[in-house]
Amino acid sequence: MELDQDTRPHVALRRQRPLVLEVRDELERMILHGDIAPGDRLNEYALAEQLGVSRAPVREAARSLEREGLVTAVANEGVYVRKLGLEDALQLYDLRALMAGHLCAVLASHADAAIKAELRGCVAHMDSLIGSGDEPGYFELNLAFHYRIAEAAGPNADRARALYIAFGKEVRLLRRRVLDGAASLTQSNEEHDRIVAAIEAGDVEGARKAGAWHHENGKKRLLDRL
Amino acid sequence: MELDQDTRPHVALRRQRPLVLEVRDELERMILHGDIAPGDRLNEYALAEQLGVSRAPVREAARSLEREGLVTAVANEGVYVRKLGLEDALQLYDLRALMAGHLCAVLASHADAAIKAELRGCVAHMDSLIGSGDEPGYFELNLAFHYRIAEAAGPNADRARALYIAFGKEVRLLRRRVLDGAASLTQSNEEHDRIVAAIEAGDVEGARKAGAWHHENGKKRLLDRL
DNA sequence: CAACAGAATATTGTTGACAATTGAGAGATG
DNA sequence: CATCTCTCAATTGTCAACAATATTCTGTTG
Repeated sequence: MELDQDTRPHVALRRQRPLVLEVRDELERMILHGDIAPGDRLNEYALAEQLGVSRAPVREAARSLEREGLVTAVANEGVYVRKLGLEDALQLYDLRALMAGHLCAVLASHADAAIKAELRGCVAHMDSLIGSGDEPGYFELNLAFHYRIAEAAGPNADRARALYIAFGKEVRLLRRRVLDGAASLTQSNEEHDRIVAAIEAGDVEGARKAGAWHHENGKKRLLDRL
Repeated sequence: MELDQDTRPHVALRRQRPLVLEVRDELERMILHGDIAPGDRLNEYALAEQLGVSRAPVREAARSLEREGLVTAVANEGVYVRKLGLEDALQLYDLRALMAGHLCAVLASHADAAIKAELRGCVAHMDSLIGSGDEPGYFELNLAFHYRIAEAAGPNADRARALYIAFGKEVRLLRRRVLDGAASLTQSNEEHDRIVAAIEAGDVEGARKAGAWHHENGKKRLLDRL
């Protein structure tokens, strides 16, 4: 009946998704990608013009990002990309480890055979990637592995999962790019193995501990480089 | 030079605090106080008129509340006061317990004599309130006790503290008002004692466990009443 | 009478304009 | 020459109007 979806009056209006969400995602991408550096102010007018929208969506998106911890707003002055100090990063590592442990625990409490096998296969696959020296492949699968755990924890942990993901984004605001430096891949995957073993055994507290421990090592590695 | 600060054109403009923060706090109060019931839609126009402001601040405030979990926004439809199901409440209890444990652990790792004495005094005072049968007084001091722990955990836990407080607000959205039903005051204060004892001893993991356990009992009590 | 189509209404999405505040630079003054 | 004040430009805060979408009501049709 209508093929003219692209001929609407306003260029940016052919999406059904609210503009504010588009802007939010784009701003988040810009911040995480480094297009806007930590400490910089977000100029509403400039951003609005750059994105081809009005200032209101930009303001709302900023408000949204504020609650996420990516920016901080100062009255009558503007919103700034959050500058993450070392202390902040350490806090985030702690909380992220806490969430990871919780997700592992929840999953361990109701994991079925399918997810157990999938995770087990993941670990085996990562082992083979280590053997072939494929570091990038390892990191990618490592990410997918943890994301899969978070996902498989199910709807009863979606809040924890959201926080886990948000903390992961936020920690990237740390100025120093010493994050995720290559630890011992072998050791890392041994920790994965311990996580999966606890999940397979239905050992809730063991899974929590293993998951948290694995993530706390990121913090330790960061501290070692100071 | 000017004493006419109160004769400005717009009635609501004589505050230096951004209007959006005022609106945000007022909306939060309304929601938490029950003036707007869970599941209700927030009518931007009506709220704006009621608060004597324009719709823009209301929209921004809603966006802010969304990230806090008090409301959920649906595209082209509006924002609704979040309706908390039992599963959501249980999740919140878990996460809140996790945060409480973390706060206790952090405090235990660097508590000085002053805060130890203060908390110890708190517990003793609550004991005396139990003895005199002053339940309201107990609940009030109980709240202050936990808030004091969160505060004393210091700046290295301010993120965890913020989450702890936010979860506390959010859980109040639960429809059924079975929250904080009177458990055994004696048992509750015994748990307080265990928390303080671990903090006094500098037992980080013990404090975490005691703090988490105490909060998990709220969840258990909720489940018992079904 | 049930069900569907269409107009009327209510509400959200977005915009551009105006008011108020902040910050910077020019000019005066010690 | 340093410093202070005043003015001006840049930016945020707020608003009211318009556009688009969802919802409700009504009349028609089977």
